[in-house]
Amino acid sequence: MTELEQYIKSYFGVIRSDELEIIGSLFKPKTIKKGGFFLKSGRPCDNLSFIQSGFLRIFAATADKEVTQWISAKGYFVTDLSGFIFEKPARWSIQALIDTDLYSISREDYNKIGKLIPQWHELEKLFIARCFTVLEDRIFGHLSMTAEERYNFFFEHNRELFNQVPLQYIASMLGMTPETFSRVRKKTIS
Amino acid sequence: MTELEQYIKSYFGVIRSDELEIIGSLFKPKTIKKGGFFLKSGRPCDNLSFIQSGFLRIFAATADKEVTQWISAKGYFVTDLSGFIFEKPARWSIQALIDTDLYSISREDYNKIGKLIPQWHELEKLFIARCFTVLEDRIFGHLSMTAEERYNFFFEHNRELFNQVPLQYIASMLGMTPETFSRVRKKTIS
DNA sequence: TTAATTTCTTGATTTATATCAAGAGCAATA
DNA sequence: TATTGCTCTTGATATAAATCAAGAAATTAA
Repeated sequence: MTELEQYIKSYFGVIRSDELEIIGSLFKPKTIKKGGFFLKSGRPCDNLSFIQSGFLRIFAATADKEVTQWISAKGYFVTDLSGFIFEKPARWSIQALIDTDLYSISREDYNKIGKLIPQWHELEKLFIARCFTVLEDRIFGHLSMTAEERYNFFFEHNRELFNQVPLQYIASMLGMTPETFSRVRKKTIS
Repeated sequence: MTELEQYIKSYFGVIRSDELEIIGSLFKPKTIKKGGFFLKSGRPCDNLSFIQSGFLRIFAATADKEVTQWISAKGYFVTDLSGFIFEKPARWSIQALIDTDLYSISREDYNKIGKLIPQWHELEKLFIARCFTVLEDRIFGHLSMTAEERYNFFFEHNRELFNQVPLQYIASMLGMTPETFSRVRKKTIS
């Protein structure tokens, strides 16, 4: 079983192995160079990708700065959900922080899965529901925690990220400036 | 067509009217008195409800205070998603801010819908995906806006709430203290 | 290896927001 | 109607975090 298939299985639950192979085969390898864009906001988002290696930064621009919404790493699925599912202009820009290897599936091929596997839409529903609860937790974090607490919580759960991507982006996705991030970090190191 | 059926149709898309009637009939009316609980965190959440009238406050307690995650009004579906779908202990407490009329469906009956209507899981997926994007927007708000901006944005989109529920809860769900809320409010009124 | 960028840190200062404390306005209750 | 709680407001003050500015450290490019 390929790594991609293993991840699909772990996210979407039990699927027959022959079906899993078919799903896996619909994903095509693709590389994005450091700094390259997986997606630009406003454009159509016609594919969903799985990160084999590397990091993608999901962000949007405001009047005065770029705000990082999330950083995706190996094992994550990445897309602009509303763009991919509802065929609306993408809400997010997505850029590679280092050379990044993906397995990518087009909307067209993705929709074949639902036709092929009867229970697919239900598994999808469950997957998105879990994503939903992750966002609920993030919101709760912003309602109930200080910048320092958010830093500590995120650090405990994502240590590996801290020496692999520019810290300013982590600062942004945690809702603080790079300066505040740096000061909080100094505290927790000593 | 009942109001409940209209809302189901608007959220879940086109469903045959005979099917819609069956779904509607699985929801049972239920009233929660002001201050009463729809759900307490840690308990099982065995039903999903639709608000016919009234307001429910979704919140959780931290060490030092209660944090309001959301306030649901007429036309909303309410549940603890992870409790209802994954049968885990509820993450949220949900309390009626005034006497509130619901149409409520048990998990058992809810699961019948999926058996009855082939495309139901797909419609559910799309519904939850839309909920997901709403949370994405909320997070982005916390990453990119000041308390005042969050107030103004929310006020523009939910004016009716401001004279119907205690403002302290709106303050909490926007991530600010009642005092800050009051000061921001004063500014925007004058 | 040096030069040029980019990223991170640090200090000084400002600003936004929280906290504390008191009182005012309302609504529920007796 | 008086009383008792809530809820909201307001002022004074404290604290967290942002901003501004400069330089150090680390990467990347030459």
